Amino acid sequence: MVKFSKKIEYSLIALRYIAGAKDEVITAKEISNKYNIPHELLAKILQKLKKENILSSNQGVNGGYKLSKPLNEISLSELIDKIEGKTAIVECLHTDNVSECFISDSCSIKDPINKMQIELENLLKTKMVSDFI
Amino acid sequence: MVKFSKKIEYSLIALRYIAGAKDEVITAKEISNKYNIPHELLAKILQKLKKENILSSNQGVNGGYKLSKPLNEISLSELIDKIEGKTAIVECLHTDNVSECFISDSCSIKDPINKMQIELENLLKTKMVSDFI
DNA sequence: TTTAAATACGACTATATTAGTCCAGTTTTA
DNA sequence: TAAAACTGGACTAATATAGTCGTATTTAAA
Repeated sequence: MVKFSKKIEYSLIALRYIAGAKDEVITAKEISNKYNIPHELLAKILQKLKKENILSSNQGVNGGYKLSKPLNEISLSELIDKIEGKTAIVECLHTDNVSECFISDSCSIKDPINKMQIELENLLKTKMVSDFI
Repeated sequence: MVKFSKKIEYSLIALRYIAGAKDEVITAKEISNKYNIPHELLAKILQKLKKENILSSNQGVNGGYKLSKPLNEISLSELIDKIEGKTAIVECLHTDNVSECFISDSCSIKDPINKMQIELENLLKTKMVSDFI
């Protein structure tokens, strides 16, 4: 329920590892070998991190990834949003289309849960990826 | 990823409703009708809440549920643990059996994630079910 | 200029979790 | 004794997560 997905775990492991390599580029294979992470899956994650401008990459032989910004500038909140897409802690908050919620106007808990969500997000915003090292 | 399950949502809705009824007992049916929650599912949840001593019940005609303690004595943390079972935000923290984790000793993020988990839990501990009303 | 090592991308499958259903009890009151 | 409620377990369905496969593209080096 309040749980990190493998994607987030693998992201943290990879980002930490890449950060430790300073300017060297690091391949997906190196990380997946070292930590027993399925290669194809990790590759997808790194590609996503690249698209989201957290990593930059070189293709071809001797290619690989490096950080495009320091880890203390990436919050856990940002990482989660970018890897998994923005999600709400309850579905009815996920969309403006309130009419889709068949509990709708009799729903009594939306506002307080919304506040809860904001507090959770704020906590995740204060945690930088660099804290996980 | 950081998201309440339907069980938690339904629990909050139900607890709120039951609390509003003061000393009257409330049936699962009444709540499921009012909020369009599947009856069998809600019934299960209320039974669980009873087993966990959050609700008490009377069987038979005119039976139903009532609170066995005030909502400001039930934290969100407690509710989640009791409804869903204690969970860890990453799997490797869930068990002492570290050997099952095939990343194991090369795993670099366990400690910091553990701290994160504690902070999340602390936040959930400060939120009482009564705050969701 | 060809080969090998790497990223890039999309479709697919498998597994796990969550949500919901069904059915057969038991208890209690009118 | 019938109806309204809780009790409990097994089952199915739906969704989300995790992981795989195949193919294309880029690039450095032999």
